[in-house]
Amino acid sequence: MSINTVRVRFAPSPTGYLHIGGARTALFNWLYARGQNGLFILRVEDTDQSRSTPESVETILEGLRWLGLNWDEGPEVGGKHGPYFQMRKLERYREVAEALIANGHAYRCCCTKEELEERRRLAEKQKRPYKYEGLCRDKALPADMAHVVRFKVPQDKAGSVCFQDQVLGRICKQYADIEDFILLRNDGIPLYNFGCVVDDHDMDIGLVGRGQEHINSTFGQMLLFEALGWQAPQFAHFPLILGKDREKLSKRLHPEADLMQHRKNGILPQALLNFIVRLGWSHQNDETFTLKQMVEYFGFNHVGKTSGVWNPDKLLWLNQYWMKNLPPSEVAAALAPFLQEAGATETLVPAKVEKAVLALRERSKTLVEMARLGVCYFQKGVHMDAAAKAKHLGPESLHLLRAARERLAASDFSTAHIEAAIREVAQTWQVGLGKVAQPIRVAVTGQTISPGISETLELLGREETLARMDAALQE
RNA sequence: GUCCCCGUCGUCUAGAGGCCUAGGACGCUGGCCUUUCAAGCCGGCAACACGGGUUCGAAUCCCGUCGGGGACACCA
Repeated sequence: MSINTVRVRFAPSPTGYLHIGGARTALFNWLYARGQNGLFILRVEDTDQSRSTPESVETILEGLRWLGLNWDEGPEVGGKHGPYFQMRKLERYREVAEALIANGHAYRCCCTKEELEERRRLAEKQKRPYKYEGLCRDKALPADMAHVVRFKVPQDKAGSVCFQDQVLGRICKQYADIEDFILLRNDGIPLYNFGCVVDDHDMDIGLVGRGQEHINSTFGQMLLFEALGWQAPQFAHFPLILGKDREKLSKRLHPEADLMQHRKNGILPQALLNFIVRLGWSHQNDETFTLKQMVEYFGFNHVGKTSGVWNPDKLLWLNQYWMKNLPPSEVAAALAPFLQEAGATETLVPAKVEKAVLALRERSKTLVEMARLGVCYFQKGVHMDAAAKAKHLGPESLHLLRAARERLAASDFSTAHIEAAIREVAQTWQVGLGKVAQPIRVAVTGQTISPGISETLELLGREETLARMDAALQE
């Protein structure tokens, strides 16, 4: 591996499903890595013992796989910079913390959690900003007392830390506005701010791309890099994704925050990818991108600075766009499980499912809709909609249906011949095409809505079509 | 409240001082096409938050105001 290969990472914490914002962070990082011929590393930040679960890890990996975002190092694939689970390298964090204490950049803090909570409560009550103020900085600690390790922020009143953000530009914060933050909890487990810095260094990460909610913790991390004499990576902070209520998309308030919910809703991964890449990034006036194009065009210079609102209509539009533009075989493969769920009883022959996709993709926005519309082609018999029957299968149209049945029975059931047969019937009886087509449509699909009539009948096949028409004629 | 970031159509955005009487997309809407429903095609509505500068010239640069969001845990 060359020394200047860019290494970027996605570092989710496994405390639930993969959040849509996390998915976009992963995507941006992945695009950057692939575009630079770099490496994409997956790291699991599982130090929150009370909320992390193995199931969450699995869900997150599954989400990334669904999106097609493969990782070069991390869980399942390993790598030279592991372990890739933070809980598996606690000793390393302790060692770094001790080094910081030894060189005077950190200290063992004597304050108890209760004490601090009380101070916070009091400050709130008196309506003044709460500040930790380095309470225990220079106090000696009883040897057996449980303690946390805190970082010692430089005292220089006028001093400040800055970093050059790849999307936001130069950002600074005064030392006075940063508190002595905690590195290690009293059980020795590192906190995010610390584990993150140690790992980004250990894993030789060159660029950290994450959401803007992390801007403020970046200052503390910069301080840590300095104190440790390590070179800090570059940073890129991405705009947030907001819900319709303009608040940060949260798991609690916004169901659309769950990546896999979209899969259940019948959204194609390609559509989701396309949608989230355009939330905060643009390439001229382009709207649709294949993954390959995203890799080719992506860059932080065109990542926006302003938060974006989730727009379900556009997602649906993109989903239909990709249902129409991806290879039908690919869409068919994605559709099959939805047909199954919708109640298909026939064996799902790929070639036929593909035909169904071709026929239905112009009238459905999701795979769920497509399955609902298409399931009738994969069952025996028909679920007749009462209103449709009343409207189109009355006595005044039965003779047309009968005539069509006769004529169709003599057809070879190619699209062109079906079409010709129906036109012929309409002409013979001197009626509009609709008068003939609509009763047939209802007879064979049970609904007033379907693809073009010849396409529909061809999909259904001669045997099933005639059987359904006969059934309608019998009543 | 303190600190940080941001502010172009309802939404996502193009826009790097003159190419902007501000462009595209979704949505909404009028029409065409049409055997249903769609899809497609053509058209329409709709925005530079406000106030000061700088400049021959500002959506673009500076300052202020207002507005929005984020962070302020022994969560990440």
